[in-house]
Amino acid sequence: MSRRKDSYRIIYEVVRKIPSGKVATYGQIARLAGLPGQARQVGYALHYLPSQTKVPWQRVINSRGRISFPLDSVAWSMQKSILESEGVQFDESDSISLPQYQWKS
DNA sequence: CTCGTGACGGTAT
DNA sequence: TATACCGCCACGA
Repeated sequence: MSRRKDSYRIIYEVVRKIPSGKVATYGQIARLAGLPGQARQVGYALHYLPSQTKVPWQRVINSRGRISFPLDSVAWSMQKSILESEGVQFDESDSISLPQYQWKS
């Protein structure tokens, strides 16, 4: 239980640093949170967020530059619309282009 | 304690 | 590009 308190809290802090109009991948967040190779835990941490959170969970996407929800889900369309309202642009494949990542080599 | 699950990622085929 | 595997690990049954 305290395990969740420690690592999840750091994950939330890192996610909150992603500026509006930009996105980051689960893997990038994991590394910045000191949990390299544990991208799944980032997704798990976000899954546990309450609905009225200040953490910008919508700015976290997968390594393929796409939203990690089924294409036909409500969650998917909701995340996409929020990102678009923040200025994030999607291409015809519903993926986000490189320049919009805050951290990318 | 064991097992299945999952908002992931990298590599192989 | 698409699938299949495997590594990763907190959680809950």
